[in-house]
Amino acid sequence: MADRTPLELERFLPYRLSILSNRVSQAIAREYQDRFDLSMTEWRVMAVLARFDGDGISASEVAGYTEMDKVAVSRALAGLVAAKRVVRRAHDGDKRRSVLRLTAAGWKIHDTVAPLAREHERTLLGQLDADDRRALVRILDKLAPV
Amino acid sequence: MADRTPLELERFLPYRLSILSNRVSQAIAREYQDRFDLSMTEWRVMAVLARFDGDGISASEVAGYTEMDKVAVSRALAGLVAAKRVVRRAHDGDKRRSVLRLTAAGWKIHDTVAPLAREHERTLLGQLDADDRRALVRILDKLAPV
DNA sequence: AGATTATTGTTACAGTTGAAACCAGTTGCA
DNA sequence: TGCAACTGGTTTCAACTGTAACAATAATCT
Repeated sequence: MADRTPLELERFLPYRLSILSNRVSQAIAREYQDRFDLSMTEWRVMAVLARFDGDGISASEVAGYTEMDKVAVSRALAGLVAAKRVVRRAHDGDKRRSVLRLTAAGWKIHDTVAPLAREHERTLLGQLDADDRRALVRILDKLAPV
Repeated sequence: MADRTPLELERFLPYRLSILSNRVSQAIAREYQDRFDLSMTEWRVMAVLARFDGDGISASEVAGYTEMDKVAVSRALAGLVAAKRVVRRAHDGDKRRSVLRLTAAGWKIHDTVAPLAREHERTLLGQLDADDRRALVRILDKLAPV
């Protein structure tokens, strides 16, 4: 006999994960969009540029750090450069590469958005007790190791 | 002084959640696509139709159960009806409503895909020990209650 | 050196998505 | 009854996304 045990979507883990992730991302993305005219991908690029600011990094390094593909990175960078939040210099020694850095305006956005991002995370974690917070990190480490 | 504590994307929870959810969904979606020419949204609609098969349900009820918006449901249904996996009857008494049911072909797909979905879930949970499995469900209940 | 292969980044195209406008039908209520 | 507000569902438009093709440069190999 055929298996017609109904699949209860609302208890199905991959489904619940995607609902949760979408809700969280949507909420954050909308805020960044409205307040800073900044897409999620642009923000991720900025966060990486801020973090690896040293000598400036290339687009493909950004792609590596963000798990975004190079097309997405290229487009996000085009937007950020147009908005003068990022400058693109040529790499001396390798003319294919660009060397990317936040501008002062870029840093200003970053310094506003980064605490906001942390605040979002705190709000999320605030709904869990200490045990579950630790468990969540452990679970993510196992299911999606970095 | 400005807050330039770098945001470590790979430890940032909303980011990690979206990475995990995307990986899981992508893997499943690709399989459904390749083997059954079925999109994720179409599958979700089918799962709901299977579960609430009684007298047939309407598109907006499907939207309610799946947390998808009505446009997405409308499009998924158009595909499913075109593929003869779902039939659309008129509701007697309310001409706006449609009454949706899986066809025999629809049920056949369902009966193949449902166990596959469960298998995906088992694989995911198989990476966790019993404690973490329970914790994950608890966490989802708190962060994204149904 | 010269030919082949790999890498960086952009562009083009097609498919997907979400928001808003829209149409048809129904409900509420003066 | 008649009109306004609402609901179910589709269409439209613009933005976004992924894949593949591409140009330019660099590295490899003989």
